[in-house]
Amino acid sequence: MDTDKLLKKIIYDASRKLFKGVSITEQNIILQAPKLPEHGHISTNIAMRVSKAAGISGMEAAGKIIGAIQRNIIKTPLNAKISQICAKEPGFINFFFTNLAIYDVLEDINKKGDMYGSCDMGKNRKIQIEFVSANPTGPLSVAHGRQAAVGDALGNILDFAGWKVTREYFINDQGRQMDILGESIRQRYLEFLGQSHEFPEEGYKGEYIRDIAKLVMDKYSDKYIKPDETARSFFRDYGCEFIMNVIKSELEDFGVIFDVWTSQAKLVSTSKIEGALKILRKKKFLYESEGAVWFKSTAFGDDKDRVVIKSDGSYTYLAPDIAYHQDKFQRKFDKVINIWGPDHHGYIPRITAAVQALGFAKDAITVLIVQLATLWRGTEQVRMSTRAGEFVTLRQVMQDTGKGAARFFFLARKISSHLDFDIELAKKQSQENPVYYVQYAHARICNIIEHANAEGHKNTTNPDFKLLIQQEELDLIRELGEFPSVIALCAQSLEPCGIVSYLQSVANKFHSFYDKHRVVSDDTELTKARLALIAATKTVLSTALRLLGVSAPIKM
RNA sequence: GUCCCUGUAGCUCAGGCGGAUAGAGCAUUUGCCUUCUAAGCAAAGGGUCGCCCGUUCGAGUCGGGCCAGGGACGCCA
Repeated sequence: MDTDKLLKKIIYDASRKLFKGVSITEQNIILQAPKLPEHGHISTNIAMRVSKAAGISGMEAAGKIIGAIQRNIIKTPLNAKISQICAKEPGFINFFFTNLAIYDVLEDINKKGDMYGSCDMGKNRKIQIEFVSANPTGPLSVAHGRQAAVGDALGNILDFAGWKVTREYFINDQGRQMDILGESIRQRYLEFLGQSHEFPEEGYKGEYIRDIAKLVMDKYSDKYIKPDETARSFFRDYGCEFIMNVIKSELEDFGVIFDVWTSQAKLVSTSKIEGALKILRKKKFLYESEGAVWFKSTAFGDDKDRVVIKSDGSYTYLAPDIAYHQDKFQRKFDKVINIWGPDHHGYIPRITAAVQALGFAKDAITVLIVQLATLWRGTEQVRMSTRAGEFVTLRQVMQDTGKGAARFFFLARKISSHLDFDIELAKKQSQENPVYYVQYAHARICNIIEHANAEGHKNTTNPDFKLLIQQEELDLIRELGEFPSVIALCAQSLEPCGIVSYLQSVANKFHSFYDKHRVVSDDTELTKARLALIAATKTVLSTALRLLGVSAPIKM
């Protein structure tokens, strides 16, 4: 808020002038909302920070600073907004605002509408978020679901914070995993044709493999019965394409739309890998040893060097990945974010090393590790394994709980924390379920507005906010005023979960207000003001829910 | 063995860069619907912030050392 910025500057100027010998930066000055009402609406700790260097007590320093602030504030717009400034042990300076300052929030929301809360932090720079990127070897799991929810919400948040966002999926349509997939399908196919078969030890045992084999059989009969390379590559390609289509439709139904799908196979065919390795070789970051070619990732802090070309001449996974990252930066992204599962965390040093070796800045790439989601049905944990084909798919969870509840649950924890996802709970249409608490607030507001219209309160122009003087009203407005800083914090820390707790807080303030005061009454002016208040609340709720990808229902 | 994540109320978790009496939801107990949605509100109980040491006006927060749980450490992808 502008008030905060101005206040900070005044405090800064005042303390700079008073304590010339003490180094103070604007960063040092922290404005904070106190927990207790008697400590005012905002407080600063600056006096305690300078008191020691100045050789006086915190209270003494606070007294001096307050004097200076009061002299400076008179000629600013803040004068009308601050009712009292006082010092409290051991040296806090507390500011009390008049209600005038608070009503600015409502004006602001009214003016900006569903852009309220946005900012220009990104300055229109290009940012790419690569996420999910699951190998096409089966349907998406719950872990992918969390990554999808996080990546998509982060995309929304960064977009809202002024970045130009590209969402991208890297398709691993090559290599051993694909061979195993093709072979698994081929064996099931032979099984259908009544041939004795040996199902690969590491093969994918899920029922969906049989379904794919059945499709092939229905369509091509015994055309691919011979165990030759034609058959093998057919099953590989067919399986990959089939499963990618499954994944795409799952993501789409989950509300996640990717802008770009990049295929590893295509990357290889355009010889980007050789190109990238050539650069590394030229910069002397590649060397040969034991018949293999190694990337000198230790030059950038990795604990050991990594093989890029195996002794049999084929690439390790790192090689195409290096090429892919070079490709990203060639596409002129100012910043690249990769969202990975915890099983890849050991991979971070080598990919950031590669990015730096290619000549890009270290902080141009950020890898976020989204910790696993553990599924529960009540008190019973659901065990999963992709290979064995025993796992709950994202689609099943979506069908069980609904898209919105699933996304809300996935985003409710910090991405670095393990997440317990209780399907039974997310399914419940009851008060135990936190999604409904927030959505209910939104639906309630819509209902009141509808009711107000029916009662003939149609004219909503120029509401007089000064009529909003009840504690619950002021608390709610103050909460709405926090939205921009919540967004800024989430965008900066690349952590969507702040929005979830903020939503709960707004809903809580609204429900309290609702319970104590009637919006629609005989007092037309008060009704108008309160309608404006709940409309502003609705705007904030629906915007925040939109950023998370959760619906804001009109009726419940 | 090395590295990463986690440890806060009975349970699941919040706690921007250190700040005043540590918070929320659920669960438990108790109140509140003739008036806009009770999927709601209000109140109560519930804590050695894993343990120890340090840094300082002040530590759940920062540093060091332990303890416990989960995960990663391939010429797999």
